[in-house]
Amino acid sequence: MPPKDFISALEVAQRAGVSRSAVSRTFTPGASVSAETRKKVTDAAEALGYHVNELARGLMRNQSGIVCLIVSDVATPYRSALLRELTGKLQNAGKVAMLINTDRSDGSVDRALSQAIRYRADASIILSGLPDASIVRLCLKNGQRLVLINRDDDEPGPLKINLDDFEAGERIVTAFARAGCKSLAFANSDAGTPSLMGRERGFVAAATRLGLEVSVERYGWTGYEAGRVLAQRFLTRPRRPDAVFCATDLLACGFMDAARHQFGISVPDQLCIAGFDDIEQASWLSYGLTTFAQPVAEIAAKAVGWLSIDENGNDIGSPSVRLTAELVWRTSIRAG
Amino acid sequence: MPPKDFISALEVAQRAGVSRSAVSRTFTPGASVSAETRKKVTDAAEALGYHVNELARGLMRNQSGIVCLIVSDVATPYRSALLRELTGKLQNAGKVAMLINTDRSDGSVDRALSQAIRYRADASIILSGLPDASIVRLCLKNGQRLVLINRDDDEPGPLKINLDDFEAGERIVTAFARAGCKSLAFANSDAGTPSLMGRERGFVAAATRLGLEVSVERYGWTGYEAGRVLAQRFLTRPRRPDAVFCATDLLACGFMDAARHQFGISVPDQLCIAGFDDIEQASWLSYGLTTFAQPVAEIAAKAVGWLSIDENGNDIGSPSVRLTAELVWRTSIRAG
DNA sequence: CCGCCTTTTGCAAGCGTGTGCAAAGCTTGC
DNA sequence: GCAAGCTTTGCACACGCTTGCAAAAGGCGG
Repeated sequence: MPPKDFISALEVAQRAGVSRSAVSRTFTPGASVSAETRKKVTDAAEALGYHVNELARGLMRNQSGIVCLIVSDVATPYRSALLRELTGKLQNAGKVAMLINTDRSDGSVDRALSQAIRYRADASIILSGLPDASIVRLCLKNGQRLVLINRDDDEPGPLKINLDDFEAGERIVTAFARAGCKSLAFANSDAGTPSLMGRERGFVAAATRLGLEVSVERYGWTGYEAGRVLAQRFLTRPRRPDAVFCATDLLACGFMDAARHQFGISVPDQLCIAGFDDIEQASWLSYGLTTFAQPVAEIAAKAVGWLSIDENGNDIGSPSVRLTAELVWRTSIRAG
Repeated sequence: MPPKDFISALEVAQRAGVSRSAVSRTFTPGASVSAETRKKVTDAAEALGYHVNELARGLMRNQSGIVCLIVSDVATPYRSALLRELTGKLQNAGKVAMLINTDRSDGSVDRALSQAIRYRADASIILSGLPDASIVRLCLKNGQRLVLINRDDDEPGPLKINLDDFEAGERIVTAFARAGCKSLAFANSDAGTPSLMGRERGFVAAATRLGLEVSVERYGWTGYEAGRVLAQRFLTRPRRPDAVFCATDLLACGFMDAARHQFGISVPDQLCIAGFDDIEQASWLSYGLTTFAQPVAEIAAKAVGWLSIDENGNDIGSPSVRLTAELVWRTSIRAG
């Protein structure tokens, strides 16, 4: 198969009987073409099956319309939901999403960003991990926008989108207290990301402020299996907690399943559980998990919106957006 | 922010004191450069923060290293798992994934493919929907590889990866029969894709062959909510089925939850349930769903492998791969 | 009909890279 | 020491597109 068969603007121009620039202008929004030539061109293009070569266009303009999404654990419910929102909104904004998977190894994010540079991406949106400061500066120097979602970093330049994790941790304590819970637990992963730690700190702070017993366990990554292990740890203690806040819905599902099916504990009668993320499974009948909803649509809107503003503009500073996670009440916490 | 700051090969060449071609060759695998010049070049590149412009490279070679993944409902467990495998394997193969979201509207896939052409993608992998024959031909004519996963199409050219859906439908009938079930049900969505219909046909065929009562319902898309609705339909009948095969794990989860929590039916004692996909939730304690596993890793391997073979080769025909979905036994079907 | 202004058109110069070709440098065998 | 062979290097062109610039065309009032 000879990859020479692509139709170029020149061929369209010849068939349409116009100059090559006319073809170019026809496909460039805002360029000056008469209705008549435009029609001739589009007809010829249609007939020949012409498609603008974005590579060449990007080469000229020095930006490609590509936005890189840098993410690990794509198959996770929360991540994939965010991905859905981001890709959708990017498409609406006329951008195209390049998906780069990272693992937890060092330099993984840096390699992803370097790929973003090679493809002259307009922007990169980082959902997991944290890049090295030097490559961040390189991106910014080349006019590449950067968005960090749920990861804190002091490096100025990127847009930082975060939630009120600390306050959420505080709020769920009052919910537990109102349900009459006395012995609180926080089930965390030991990933140690700022958002997870923020929830933990807020939770512990509010609990001690109210004089409630509180203890913390951290284990593994934020998945279902880790939730089961954490349940094992908490529920085999001599004195069991009667309320547990899981840093993540996946942890909460694992925790709840272990509590019910391995320990025969009834939720919420003997144990109240709350999670964070509001993944789809949280609303399934088997769980009915009371949880904080990640405002994924809003996050995506902020991220994509920020890519469009001030397109040819000056330094716009280092903005930072803070969204609030609303508590969604279901049935895993007793009524007050 | 002036987007003019990108370092070009020329600048690297000047700093390294070599010709620009030397720089080019240094970053082109298999080109002839002495170790000495290579070192000079890489040092200079490192110091300057040079990154090859893949746009320009793609323009020359007329292929970009980009592979488009065309998919709807990314946030669905099975889809996102497949996506994880595909992106991972693509990266290992030195390709880069471009994610294009489609909706169910007409022409959505065609628009995606046209974008693939504009970016001179090496290949497109289609996970949902079916493209128009004319644009398929256009892709193929331009040397763009095409992979169709779980969608049947007679158009020659693309690689088609399918499962033994029909046989799976048959096999689960024998499992139900061995469990002593007499009245069989198939819960399908009315999406009507070939894979879903294949499972249905196999199921019905085997059931009637064994002289077992069998009935089919179709509703909505293949999601959790549809499963609940289908349960409603089947379980309010005067004569309830004692075994149901759901076309999808999500349907099965919804079905099982409704059966247990709304109808107080015990699974598997009063009702055996099986699903298809083996999403992560199928293994969760609350479900323990017996189901057919989509061989996602194998699917991705076949798809990506096919992109690499015969890179500069001739017409390779219209190959087709058929994989088998293994039945994963859990606890939603009674022991034989 | 002419001068003036606005819109449209064509020309040509790039954008950053890969690569064929020929010259130059180096190695090897006799 | 020299011819023959191989490796390395530089030159220059091509890839398909955008866009500034100037020429051409069209509109309009006097």
